[in-house]
Amino acid sequence: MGRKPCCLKEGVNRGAWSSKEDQLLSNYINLNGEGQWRTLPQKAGLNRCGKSCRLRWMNYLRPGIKRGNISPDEEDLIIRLHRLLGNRWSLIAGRLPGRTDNEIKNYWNTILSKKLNADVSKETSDSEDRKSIGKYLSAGIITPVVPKATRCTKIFFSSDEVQHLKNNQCPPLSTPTDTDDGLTLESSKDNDVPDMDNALDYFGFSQNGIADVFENSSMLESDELAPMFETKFNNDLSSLLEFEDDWTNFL
DNA sequence: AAACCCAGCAACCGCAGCATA
DNA sequence: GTATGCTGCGGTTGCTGGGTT
Repeated sequence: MGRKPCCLKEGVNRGAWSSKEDQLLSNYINLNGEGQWRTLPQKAGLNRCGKSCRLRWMNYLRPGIKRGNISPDEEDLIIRLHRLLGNRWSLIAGRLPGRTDNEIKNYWNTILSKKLNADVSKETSDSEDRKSIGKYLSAGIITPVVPKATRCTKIFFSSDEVQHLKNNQCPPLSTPTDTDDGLTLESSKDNDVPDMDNALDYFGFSQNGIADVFENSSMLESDELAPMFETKFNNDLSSLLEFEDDWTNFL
């Protein structure tokens, strides 16, 4: 028996949302809160698929959504985070208050990828400077093997990598073996493992996004992080993101 | 003025992770 | 341990409006 489709496709409104539909959705969520997307359309009196309602709310109707006018600071952060995280749009969006993953994805695909491609073609005429590998990566000139994006809940450092990190050195490329008893860090509510929602948080990023990062660099300090990465990561966002070049140069 | 092109963006689709029975 | 349902994510599609021919 196959999985039930999220909605019957026949007779369900598709395409652009009308202002009346927006109003119905907003009113319902303001009264009853988010969630229960599958049953929400019926309860709200909408002839829409639940997924469509969720998308409309998340990307358009939700309070605090910023639309358009991406600032140079935001653009710079998007580029840097993309270099670190790849196409993890929701993670990137999580660092940009008011921005949605869909908007950032669209902005990247339509604006930034072209801009970066233009930069790279200028640079490639000069030299094959190894330091600009990050830009080549960002522009897609070099394509690393990136698995389909999934939620990052666990990081494994091989014992060799841990040793390098303790010495404030970038770890070498290595493939951990099954028997390697290195260090596994995973997302958990328990106290016996680092409390982080994803890998990026482990590196001390603020959940509150770009504004706090720029205005309060001290929040980049991390109790769990300090013993291992103290000199490299205890400064501020810019130094952390500068350091990312060292990592990409190992690719 | 009409036809065409294209960039930007909203929305859709399929898949994977997680929770729960 | 397995099946099922819900939710969230990223890739992709297709509509729309502005610019060009």
